[in-house]
Amino acid sequence: MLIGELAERAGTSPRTLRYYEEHGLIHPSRDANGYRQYDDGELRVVHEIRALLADGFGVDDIKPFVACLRAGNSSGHVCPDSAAVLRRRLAEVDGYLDQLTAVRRRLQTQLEEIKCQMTP
Amino acid sequence: MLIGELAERAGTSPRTLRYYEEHGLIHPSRDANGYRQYDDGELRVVHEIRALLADGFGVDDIKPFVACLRAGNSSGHVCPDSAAVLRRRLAEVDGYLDQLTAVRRRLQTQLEEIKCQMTP
DNA sequence: CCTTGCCTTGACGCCGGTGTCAGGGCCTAC
DNA sequence: GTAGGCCCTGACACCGGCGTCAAGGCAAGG
Repeated sequence: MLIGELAERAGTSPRTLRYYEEHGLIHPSRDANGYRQYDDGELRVVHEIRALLADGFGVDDIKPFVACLRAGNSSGHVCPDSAAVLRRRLAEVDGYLDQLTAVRRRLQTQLEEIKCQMTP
Repeated sequence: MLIGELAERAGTSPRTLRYYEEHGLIHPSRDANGYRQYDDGELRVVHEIRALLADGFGVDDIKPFVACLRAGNSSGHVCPDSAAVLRRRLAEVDGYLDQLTAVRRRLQTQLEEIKCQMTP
């Protein structure tokens, strides 16, 4: 499978797949003419990558998940390294949630102050 | 008051104050030698700007708040334009909260799957 | 042969608030 | 006169995932 086909099947672009490769997430072989050649299993990997990116992981965080998948596991997050990244990201998300919640509270307070001033 | 003094009093840097000016948030006068001259009221304005930035507003969003303050209001968010921006930002924050909450749920689910596999 | 359509590498752009460096002017104190 | 500390403008760097353009190779069909 060439890069264009994999990109289309994964719902993304060739540029994006080359970017993943550049960052060590996928390692396609090459045809005699230099074209990247992907086997069907890579589709699964790319889907995993994109799911993790959508959950806010960075490309470097994703490496252990891909390695875990390639090691034959049914999902990429059952390995110790992946689990560590998962826990780190969970803590990070919790931090963001706290910050956003605080912001939300301030915004709401300010909006209520306005309403009070409208009927003094 | 020169830019360095205002920066220090506001807990920021001259570079940052010039950036705010470049984006229309503050309009200092100039000394004969070209130095920016700030009066004491600007300290309040800069504090307002920084509080709004910390709550995730962009510099363009902040303009109505500054205008509101300059119009003599006790706080920058009591004017209709500011209130509109506040509501927009609140909706945005709610959106982010929803997304982050969904991500958090997925992360937790995956971590629990791991625990289950550890004691099969 | 020529077009078309895929592929290749390389490189810049984006976004946004700020740090930081370059190159130069003003002012005060010694 | 000169050293030091403030000020000025202008411009590049950052971060990260990807769009997009450039310039060119390869394959197949007319």
